[in-house]
Amino acid sequence: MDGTTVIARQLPLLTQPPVEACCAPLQAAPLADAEATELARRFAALSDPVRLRLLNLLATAADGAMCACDLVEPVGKSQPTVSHHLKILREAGLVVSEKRGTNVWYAAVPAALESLRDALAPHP
Amino acid sequence: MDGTTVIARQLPLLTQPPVEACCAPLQAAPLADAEATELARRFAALSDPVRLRLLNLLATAADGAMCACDLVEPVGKSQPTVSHHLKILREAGLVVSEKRGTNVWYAAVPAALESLRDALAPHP
DNA sequence: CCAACGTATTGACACTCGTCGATGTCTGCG
DNA sequence: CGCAGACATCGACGAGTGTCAATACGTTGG
Repeated sequence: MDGTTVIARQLPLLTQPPVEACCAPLQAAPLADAEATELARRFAALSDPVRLRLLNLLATAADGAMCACDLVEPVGKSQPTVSHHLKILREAGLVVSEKRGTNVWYAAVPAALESLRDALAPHP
Repeated sequence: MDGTTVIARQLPLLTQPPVEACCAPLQAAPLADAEATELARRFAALSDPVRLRLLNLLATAADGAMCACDLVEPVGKSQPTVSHHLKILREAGLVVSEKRGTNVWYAAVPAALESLRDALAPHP
């Protein structure tokens, strides 16, 4: 937990995956049931304070990524709980992960946040 | 349920309340615990498909507002369930309501959506 | 004043979710 | 090989949530 940040600068950043928008802006066009369900699922990933803090830590990380071991202490939850929340963020496409030796590195996916931002965009 | 829309055009739109942002953008500055909890509470209001459809109906309403009686059938849930979701949206500041006779009119609050949008804004 | 209507509230139920301790899995090291 | 460390998964528990039928409340119209 001490030498991790040193290694980080020597490794490439995690590759960002493609992000597909699910719906038109809420204030623009009618929302179908399936679209509403999918959009609700994505917003649900943001509806927990621990997940927001994790996402915030990753999004503001100096190296663009952080070791899972360095995420446990800042949020003040147990290691299984943090692992659980990281899994939910990953399944929602909000973060990506990559195994490096015994550690796992996580990075935020800004395009995924931008996609949700678009859903809240005002009417043109 | 038939003459309601006719009356709507003859009445003023619901007044929009002031909206206060709770946090800096997720990707910009560190997020304190209290801020994370408040932001999570607001996103939780968007984490249900029925509420997203209600918000979508209100935000795209031709008159900028709709009678509660006209919101039940489109979402396909019981009247108490719709009333429950409208209450959650109202407590989250995403909609406002106003009683007109026996009916209650609801309108979306675009500024509240914009506030959440700001929280997802990219790093400058 | 009473009946009918629109909306909110209550109570109950099944289900999901956040949390943690215990355990499993995999990697690197001596 | 065997041990130690990092992370994920499992099992269990309490709290919260979405849903509806039944009911209460408030307003309008006859």
